Amino acid sequence: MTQARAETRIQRKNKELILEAALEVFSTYGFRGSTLDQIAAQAGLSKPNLLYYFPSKEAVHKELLDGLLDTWLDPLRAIDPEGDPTQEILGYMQRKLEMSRAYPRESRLFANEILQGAPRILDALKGELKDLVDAKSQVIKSWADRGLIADVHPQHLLFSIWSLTQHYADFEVQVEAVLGDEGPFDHAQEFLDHLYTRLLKR
Amino acid sequence: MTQARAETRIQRKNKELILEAALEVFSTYGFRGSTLDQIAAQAGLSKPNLLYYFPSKEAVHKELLDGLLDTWLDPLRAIDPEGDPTQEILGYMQRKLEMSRAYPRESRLFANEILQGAPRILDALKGELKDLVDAKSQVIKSWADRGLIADVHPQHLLFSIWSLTQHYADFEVQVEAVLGDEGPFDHAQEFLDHLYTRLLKR
DNA sequence: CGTAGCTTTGACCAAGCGGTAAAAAATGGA
DNA sequence: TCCATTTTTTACCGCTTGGTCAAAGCTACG
Repeated sequence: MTQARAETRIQRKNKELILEAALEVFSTYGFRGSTLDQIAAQAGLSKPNLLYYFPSKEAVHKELLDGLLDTWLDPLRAIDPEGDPTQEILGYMQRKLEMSRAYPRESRLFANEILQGAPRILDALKGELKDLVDAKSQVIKSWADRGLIADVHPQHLLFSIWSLTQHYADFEVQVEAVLGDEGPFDHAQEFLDHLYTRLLKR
Repeated sequence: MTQARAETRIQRKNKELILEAALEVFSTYGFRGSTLDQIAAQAGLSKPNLLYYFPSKEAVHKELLDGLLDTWLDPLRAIDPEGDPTQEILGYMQRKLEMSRAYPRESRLFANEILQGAPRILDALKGELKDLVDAKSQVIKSWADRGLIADVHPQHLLFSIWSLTQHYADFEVQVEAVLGDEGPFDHAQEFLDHLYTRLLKR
């Protein structure tokens, strides 16, 4: 039997340092465009030292993605079938927008992975994600059927929330180039509130 | 005086071949994640042969992006200040959606570039793109001021059209994973028509 | 047919890549 | 303080990268 030793302070600190650095680099350059030297430098470690904590570049990336998907889906899980339909959907959109504001790098890491064909996460998309979306789509459909909101295609409604909110993180450079660098999130919230209020009104 | 020689048939054919291959590769892996060997193989040429037609990897990428931005903005340019406001905006959205359907690789090439901080295209975003957006925003604002459409933030309206339409190209893998691979564009068109009709109605 | 100019190839290079091995250094508990 | 364990570093490996070069092969035109 191999006895799993407890994690050292140093281990915990350095693993955290590495994941933070890797998030910074992977979210900017994608998996293939990032190098271990870059990540190690960003973390203030040497490359062999980094590889002492993770067995490979792939392993670092995987650990980031695995941790991410769960957090990313939390706002969707929180939609309450018993709540007020319009408020539930608006609330979901607002939570997603807040995540784009607070965690733009995580959003871009995810976007990079999907853009490149989701090679390391496709199974989770077809499984975990699809199951959750199917369940919540049912909820939305039943709201529409009961006349509590307008009749909208549930999946495409969810797509719209994803794309509209994540756009402000993923395309941040473009948004700022066009707006001339005023913080766009306040107006975004206002615009999206207005949009979904109108879309869902019976 | 350097006399610019006319372009050979072979030159035209091979440059086209290379750009087509480069679009395929760059749009999937981003600039840093793509290799000249990959592109050359995709084009059916050897790497030195490719470098006979383009001076560097950078040059191939730049030529793709330069050609793209223009085409990409055409639908926005086509918005007619004299037309029916709702129809003009709906028409713009439909043209953009059609571009996502017909040219998903171009959309992903662009998305990759922006995601990575737009290092090779930022000037065009702050210049050409911003100028055009400013002009069209004025048009939209005047429509709203005259009460021809609902009062919406023009720039965020344009952002919404970009993100909602490009989502179906950029996140194609995810959309198909969730929907189970039925062609999503028909329902998308229906959903977006509905959304913008409601949003703009006075 | 000959040849000048265009095109393709194969051999090569220096730098960068992900990753390894082993020894040196630091740490911490008895 | 000692020493077993953990952590870091140095030196290195084989492979891939973007790019060069000179020679060979091909085309078109007089």
